[in-house]
Amino acid sequence: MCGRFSIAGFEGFEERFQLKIDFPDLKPNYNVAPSQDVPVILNRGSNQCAFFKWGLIPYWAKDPSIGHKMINARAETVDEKPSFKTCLQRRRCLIVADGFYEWKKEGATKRPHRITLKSQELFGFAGLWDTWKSPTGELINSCTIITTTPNELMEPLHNRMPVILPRDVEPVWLDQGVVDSHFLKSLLGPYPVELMMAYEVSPFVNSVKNNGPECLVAVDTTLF
DNA sequence: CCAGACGTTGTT
DNA sequence: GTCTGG
DNA sequence: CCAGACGTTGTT
DNA sequence: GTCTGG
Repeated sequence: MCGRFSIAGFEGFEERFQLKIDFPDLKPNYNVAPSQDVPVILNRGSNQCAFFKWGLIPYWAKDPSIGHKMINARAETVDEKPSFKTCLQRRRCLIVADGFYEWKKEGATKRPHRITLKSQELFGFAGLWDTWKSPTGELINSCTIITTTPNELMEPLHNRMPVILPRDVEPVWLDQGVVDSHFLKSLLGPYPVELMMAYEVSPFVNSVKNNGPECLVAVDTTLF
């Protein structure tokens, strides 16, 4: 699963994703939680980055609160579920991050860990998006992160992991001409373990009220 | 046909 | 909107 | 994901 | 326990 992530810096963002950011005051977010606006790159060739609410609200929803339950979509069934099926066909996106958090359960306790690329580069989660129209006519854009089975790095931490797309797959995922759901699903595997790293962090990150560089700091487990 | 759901993870 | 369950 | 609330009527 | 909010 993926219920919290980070985008601690936007340095190199435009070069990395070959687009312009029109937001002048981009602040680092060390503790990105569901319901917040997250940076997305859509399959609409807009050459722009947008910010969509994390927690997908299907366009047919009567109540936007459904989005609270839609923060992840299982890769295995994303082509079958009513909430995601048409999104897979037509509304795919990248959700940009530089790390994500998982809580490792040990009996009654949960210890947060941060997972990044070894290169510490920005990356894109495989995502889906939708636009919901409220009764008053207000449009709300939202998105969800696709999950898959864990690789060997993630296995000790959790039984699911978010799909990170290899860089060369990003243009394929964002190609509107691709509609073969079987092919699209084949892109949604675990990221190569040798390119990832993980470390334990402080429970500081547990509360969404805490949003600072402390979220990224490794806990020295040798003290225990 | 209509009504009602539409989700994931993890725990018991 | 679309699928499942009754 | 975790933290925190979980209620109503009526008054300021 | 379960839902909402962030």
